[in-house]
Amino acid sequence: MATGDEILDMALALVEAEGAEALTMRRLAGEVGVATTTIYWHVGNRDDLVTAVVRRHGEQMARTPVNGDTARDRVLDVARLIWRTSLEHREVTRLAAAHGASALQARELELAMARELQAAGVVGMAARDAMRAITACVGGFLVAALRTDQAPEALRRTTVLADHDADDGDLNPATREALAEPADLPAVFESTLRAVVDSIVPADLSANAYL
Amino acid sequence: MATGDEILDMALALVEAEGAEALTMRRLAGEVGVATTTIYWHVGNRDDLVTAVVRRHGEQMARTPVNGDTARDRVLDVARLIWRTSLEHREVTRLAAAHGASALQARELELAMARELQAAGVVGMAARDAMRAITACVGGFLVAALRTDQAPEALRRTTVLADHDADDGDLNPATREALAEPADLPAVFESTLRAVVDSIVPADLSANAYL
DNA sequence: TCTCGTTCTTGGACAGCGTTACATGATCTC
DNA sequence: GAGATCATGTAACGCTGTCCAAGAACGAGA
Repeated sequence: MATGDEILDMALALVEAEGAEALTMRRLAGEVGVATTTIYWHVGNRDDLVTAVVRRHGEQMARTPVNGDTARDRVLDVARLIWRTSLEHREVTRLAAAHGASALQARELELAMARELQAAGVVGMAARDAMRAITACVGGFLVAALRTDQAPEALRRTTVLADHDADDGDLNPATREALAEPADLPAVFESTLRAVVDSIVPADLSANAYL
Repeated sequence: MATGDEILDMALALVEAEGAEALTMRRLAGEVGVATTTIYWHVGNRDDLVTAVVRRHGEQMARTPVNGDTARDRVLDVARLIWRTSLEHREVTRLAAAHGASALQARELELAMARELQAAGVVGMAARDAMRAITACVGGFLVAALRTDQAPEALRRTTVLADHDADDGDLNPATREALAEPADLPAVFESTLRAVVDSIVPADLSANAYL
């Protein structure tokens, strides 16, 4: 007797333990100790399965409290929270990204961001655009971070940009050398995030955010 | 007699015409009019195939000249160029993203960006970090844009954030309504890009960029 | 207790995928 | 013409998601 919840828990555990690619219908069925078709009966399609797994994980992700004194700081903190928890559960993040369900994974945290933006005085379409901007940046950095530890070496940015043909002779040697080494992605993320948030929630407004 | 170049051309055409998912070994072989194993002989693995296709397309992508009066404007323009051409060839972009080869797709344009940054006085590790920041943002917006026209409606951000349970009662009605409608992504991209580039190449420096 | 109907589970199949071992034909070289 | 290299084809292996028809468990009514 396997319930749908048990199957989803097992699927989530399987993904976290052995990677997004390990989540196949047969493999999951074997892990639960049941026939493949039972998964279909309880959960449905593979699309349904992945969607349910990502949603479940997204709800668990939102349990961390948000820190920060000003509303602007709290907006920043929610963004960092998405970044950090997505990296901590990178296999689920990878699964969600491959499935086009990143919005579902971060749903609760994005709603938290909407509330903080509102506290900072950003509402309506401005809030929507702000969230799109911030989440797009976070997502872009996540893709970059996850690619680094997954893609074969030949496809990494450091390799791709370093193996210079003749034509980039007009490139500064220091730059060329720097491009061959990986950046401190968390640091670049932090400063970029600040730039983006600054353009949306100016620092001088955040002082009286709760007025 | 099928050469490797012919196969790659056909693969590229197939992807652009029928989507990234249509690029299977058998399908491509049938399109070229040849047995599946011939693809392996000429191009190699499927990984090799996709890599070669993306690289070829990336080289074609870099033929558009860069516009702008100041070096800073030209940096902005290269970023827009990546954005625009990636959207125009969205199926190739999707293929590259799924394969983790986005860096390869944009290689030439990223090198162009490195040259423009150099003209703006940004070199070495600063240039590398600047490029990481800009490309991460462009990539994030691209992922968002491509997801919009591909993912099933139930996974779209508008749907995900709109179907509100009880718990978001403290959210402004105007905000909640705005979240249910798609943003003007190109416009949000443009303003976010400006914010990021401003934080790297200040506008007042760009005036004497070529000194 | 027997039976009926619903819920749940199963084994076996199908088509498609990437990939490979092996055999065959074509072409060029000595 | 013999042999080596290049180029292609046939057929299979193991994997994937998915579905169909048949069986097992189970709760309720007669």
